[in-house]
Amino acid sequence: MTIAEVSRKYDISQDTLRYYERIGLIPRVRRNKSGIRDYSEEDCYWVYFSKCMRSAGLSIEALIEYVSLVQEGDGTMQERKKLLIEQRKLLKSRIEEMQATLDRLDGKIARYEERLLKVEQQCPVG
Amino acid sequence: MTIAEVSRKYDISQDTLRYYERIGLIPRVRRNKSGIRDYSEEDCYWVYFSKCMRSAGLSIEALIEYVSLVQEGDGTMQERKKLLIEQRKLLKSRIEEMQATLDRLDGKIARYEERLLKVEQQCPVG
DNA sequence: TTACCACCTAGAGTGTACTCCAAGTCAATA
DNA sequence: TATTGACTTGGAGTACACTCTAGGTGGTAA
Repeated sequence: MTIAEVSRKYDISQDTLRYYERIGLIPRVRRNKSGIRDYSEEDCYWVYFSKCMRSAGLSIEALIEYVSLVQEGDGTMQERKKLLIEQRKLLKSRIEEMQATLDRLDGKIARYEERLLKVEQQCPVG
Repeated sequence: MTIAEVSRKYDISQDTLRYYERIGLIPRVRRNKSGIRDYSEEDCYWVYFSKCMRSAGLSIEALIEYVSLVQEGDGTMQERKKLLIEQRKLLKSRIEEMQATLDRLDGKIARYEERLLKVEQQCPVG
């Protein structure tokens, strides 16, 4: 797969794909004889994984660390698992915090509903 | 309340508090005779509200808009409610997306658990 | 009355995460 | 064989959200 195809498929700009590879957020992609990136299925998986994790708010730093552990081989499995558990914990607490904010927002909206209803009752024609 | 107290109370730097006021993310705070900010209870509420909403990922742009509608008075209630509902929707879908990523992460962690268990069984001493 | 400290403002600087650019390569087409 | 277009690289530029700085004011304590 070319970079153009991957870019379209995952809606990530070519520049960002190259940038992610440059900083190690995804492993280095194989080039063909003329130096052009040829994304394998696994490369695509990495692109997708990084996209998900990044948009969920995982730090670039942690993801780079994870990629490099994977590349070091099976000896790092324990460490990788630990890293993922740590990130999972962070993500979970972010979600909980956001859920609490959502609830506040719901409360606020409900209060607007009430107040607007009152205004309506006072001026039934307006 | 002085800016130092508010800064401590909500764990937001004084610079950021001044910045938020400057860009209209919170309404202008009253100054005393010598020009020093004196945060009222309501100001503190705004600081807290902005902090919550910002850390949940609401855009600065939307929050500035909300603040300015509140300052325009009761005539904007309908519009404010609409804005909050819109932001609520965005927040909800972000939470759902993050929840999906959390689930993926759980699956990944579970697979590491399995693989590590297998390795252990193969080398029960190691 | 001078030293100090917390505060003020406007504007410049910074870090992160991209995003763009210049100069060049390669394969395919006119 | 000349042009086109998608790609390459390294490095420069940008946007956002702060964060810091310089120069100044006002109130308090030695």
